[in-house]
Amino acid sequence: MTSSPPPTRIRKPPEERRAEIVRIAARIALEEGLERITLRRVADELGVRPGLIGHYFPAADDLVSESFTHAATKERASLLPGEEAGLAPIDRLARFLTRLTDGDYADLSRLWLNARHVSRFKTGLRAAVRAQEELTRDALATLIDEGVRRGEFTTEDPLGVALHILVNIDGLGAYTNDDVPFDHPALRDMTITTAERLLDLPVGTLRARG
Amino acid sequence: MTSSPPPTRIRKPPEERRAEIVRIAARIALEEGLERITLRRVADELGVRPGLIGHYFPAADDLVSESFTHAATKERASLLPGEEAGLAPIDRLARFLTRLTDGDYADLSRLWLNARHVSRFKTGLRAAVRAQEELTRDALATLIDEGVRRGEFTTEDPLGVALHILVNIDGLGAYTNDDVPFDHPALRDMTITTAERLLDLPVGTLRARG
DNA sequence: ACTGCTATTGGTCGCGTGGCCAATGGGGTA
DNA sequence: TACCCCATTGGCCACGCGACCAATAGCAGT
Repeated sequence: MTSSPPPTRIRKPPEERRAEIVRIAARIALEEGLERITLRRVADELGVRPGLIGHYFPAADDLVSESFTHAATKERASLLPGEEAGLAPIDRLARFLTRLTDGDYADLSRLWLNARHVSRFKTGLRAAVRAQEELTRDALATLIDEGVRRGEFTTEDPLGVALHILVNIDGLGAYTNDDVPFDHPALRDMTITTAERLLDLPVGTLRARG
Repeated sequence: MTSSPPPTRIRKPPEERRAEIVRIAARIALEEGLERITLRRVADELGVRPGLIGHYFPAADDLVSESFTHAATKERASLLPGEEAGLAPIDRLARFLTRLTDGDYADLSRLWLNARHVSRFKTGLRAAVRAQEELTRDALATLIDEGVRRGEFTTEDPLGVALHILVNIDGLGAYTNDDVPFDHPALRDMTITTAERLLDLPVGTLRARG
């Protein structure tokens, strides 16, 4: 029998508390799914009472949307950094694709699958997904366009290539919940080889630079 | 005020009733999503009491899995018929891809997206999804292999081509819940042009035969 | 016509959810 | 030091869910 902790009441500035809530909720979304974001659950993890979460998010769905946006934004910044990284487009693309292929981004794929399905029922989340798709699409298209201007890539339709790559990524991501993933060489490097073909790069270039 | 209908109790042979339940549940899954399959909901549509559904499906999750299997099987039979259709492999492939691209198969894409996400939480559904994936994969690979043997297609890796096509289909399917679908020529015919390229078919062949 | 099996009913239970609201008290401000 | 705003609490409500069970009645076989 543990003694109940003293009901210390900690009062925080609203923006700080709000950010804290979103951060926790985003973690839950990534690890366990958007449907696990619950007033009570978030409150428990934060050591506050459920009512407080409701105070900051009178509509629980808004917390879900915002959490998704938060998680997706953070992960995108990590996977697909802008020019500030000081890397050439071809290297940024290589990093992006190899990390996505090899690295442990199963949680991220799961989150996108999750959000894309749940957005069927929640209009707010639907808008958030749409916004994140747009940002990712634009970032990738811009990266490719930049590479073309530098002479690293060759294509007449940077946006088309970006879309093609993203379809491959999302298609492979659809299988992340399989307990025994189907293995085949064609699947393993699909996004990388697709990118190399569409950008007129010698086979192996991207993996070598990743 | 409508008078309550006479409580006529209709007793049906178990297999018939069971089939009826699965059929209704599959329709709900296709139209509104797997999470809308509820003992009460199915009972309402069938004009029976919720307890009866529980009688046939002591674990509600089993009804969900079975409904998915039912819906997926039916749709596959329609989209990807076997040799009994009397069509050449190239024509069967053309029909499959054009129908999937143009036709109204949004419900089916949504169902797969739905099932792939929900299978994260339900082991029974996960197994069902896996089984259906395997059936579809094998059907498509067999179709391609047959086409290769007849000289209609050219590839050294029929299964790899099937996987590639399926990744494209599933990737595009991930966007079915977007309210304003992003439009771009690269997306429009992606599966068809991919198939033509991988099978060494002249551009336009498949669409012409669809 | 009777009987037995079981499909079907009707009701109850506990759980987790989001939403709502009056009371409380922390902490910056006058 | 006293005050007051509002972040925070505690408690409640209605809802929809799956599970469970004893009672009822359709219908096939005798």
